Amino acid sequence: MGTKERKQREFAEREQRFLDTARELIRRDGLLNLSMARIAEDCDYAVGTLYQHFASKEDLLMALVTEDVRIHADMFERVARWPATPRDRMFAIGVADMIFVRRHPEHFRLAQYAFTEIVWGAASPARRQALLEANEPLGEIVHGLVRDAAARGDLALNGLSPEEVCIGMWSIAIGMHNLVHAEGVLADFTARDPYRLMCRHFQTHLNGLGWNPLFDATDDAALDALIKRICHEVFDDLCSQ
Amino acid sequence: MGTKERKQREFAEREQRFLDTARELIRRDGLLNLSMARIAEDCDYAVGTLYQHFASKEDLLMALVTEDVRIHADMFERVARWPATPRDRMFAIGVADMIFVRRHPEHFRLAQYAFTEIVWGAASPARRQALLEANEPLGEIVHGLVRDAAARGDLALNGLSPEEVCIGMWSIAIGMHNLVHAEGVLADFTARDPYRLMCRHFQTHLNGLGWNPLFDATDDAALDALIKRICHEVFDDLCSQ
DNA sequence: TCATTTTTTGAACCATATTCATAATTCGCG
DNA sequence: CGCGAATTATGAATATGGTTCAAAAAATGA
Repeated sequence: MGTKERKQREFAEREQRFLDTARELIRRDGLLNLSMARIAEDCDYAVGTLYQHFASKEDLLMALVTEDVRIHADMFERVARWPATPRDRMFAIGVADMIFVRRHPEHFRLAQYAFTEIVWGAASPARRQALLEANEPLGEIVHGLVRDAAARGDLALNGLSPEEVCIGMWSIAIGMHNLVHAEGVLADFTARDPYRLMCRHFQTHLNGLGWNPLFDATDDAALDALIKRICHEVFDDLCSQ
Repeated sequence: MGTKERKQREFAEREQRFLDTARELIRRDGLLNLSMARIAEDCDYAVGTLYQHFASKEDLLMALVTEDVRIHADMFERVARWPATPRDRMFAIGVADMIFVRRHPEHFRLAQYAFTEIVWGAASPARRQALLEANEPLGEIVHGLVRDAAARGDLALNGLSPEEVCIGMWSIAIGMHNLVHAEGVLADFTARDPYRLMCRHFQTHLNGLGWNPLFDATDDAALDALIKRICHEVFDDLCSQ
């Protein structure tokens, strides 16, 4: 009796189709113009059918963000498995972020919107839960890196929990995404790639924490070499440049 | 002929009334439930009159954010005038941020929403312009601190522009605001005040930049003393605790 | 005082998210 | 197969709330 399974699979496939179509519409016409009717129409289904999958428009958006976060988490998993010092792996987390955002330019906008009071409040509890759960491994992996470093004696926690240590780097990454995406704010401060600058600040911050081995953040060539090495050894298939 | 002036003043007063009422409604019922009709009704005006002041709802929200940013900028001005080392003044910028957010708990949510593609795209160019202009002094002051430090030899730029140096700290602040406001994400990582942690990471980052005189970020007592001193010397009237 | 201009008004309009009664389809079983 | 029950899909109708604009009211000034 594979009927049940088949129906479930078809249902999941249709949901994926809705999500893919929504993504395409956002890419083409912007988040601003996304309409539920249009998604349904483009998939040749009635709006009511769309609502069998998503409790609301916010629900659908949150599902999109969750998809992205899972991909993001996969990248972090790779970093966790990469055989290198905790410091280099922590830096690789920053590089992962940089690559992820390049490959998913719409993600940050969407995520920013999703965590807005308005959208968060209007999504279904189940989706919220799913998003938080998808996020969990991200934190878990990074915290693990800090614990590894502390265990090896590379890093003194100095009274902070591993989570508290991470929050500094986490802020740098999220803050940079904000700045990059806030229209007109970053303006022309940075001729060079802002994410490369983020990587440099990452190193600066790790040095400030006294995380060994220290890295000369002012050595542009060394920084570029390390980034390139990480691209090659960890994200070979994802780095076009 | 003071008639013209009087009318202008009354128009400005009414606009302020609309803004204050909107703020109150947001505080009470949340951004989610803010409606233009309700704002007008609470001020005993017709919706059409409200639209004489604001081209759209987004326009009004952007005006609210701009008001907040001006207050924020005033705090930064105080820091700029504070007679202390550039390093301490740079740190005081972080403290200003902390105090500002405590006093304007709704601001960050609003600002986050305002810089969202959706809202930014739907506001009138004039309001966007005003918001960017209100933001300008913030950047200007912070960049000035970096230039001062570089001029005194406290800080080596190492090939970065003052703006690029600032972006690290700026990211930390904005990222922390994001984390604090993203429902459920920060969870229970930090028993202590997250903004105090931000201050600590600020010092860590400044140390990482090699910004003299270095500060022992692990010395909790010294950190609290410095924060208290800044509250006292710079923001005496704004610090209740 | 009254014609003209400016301002205010709020009902009508419009765009979309969401619902739900009805229709179509699928399922289980004799 | 056939048929009644259960499930699923449909899309017109509803609900909400931002926005407009023709008409009314108020202000101006000669």
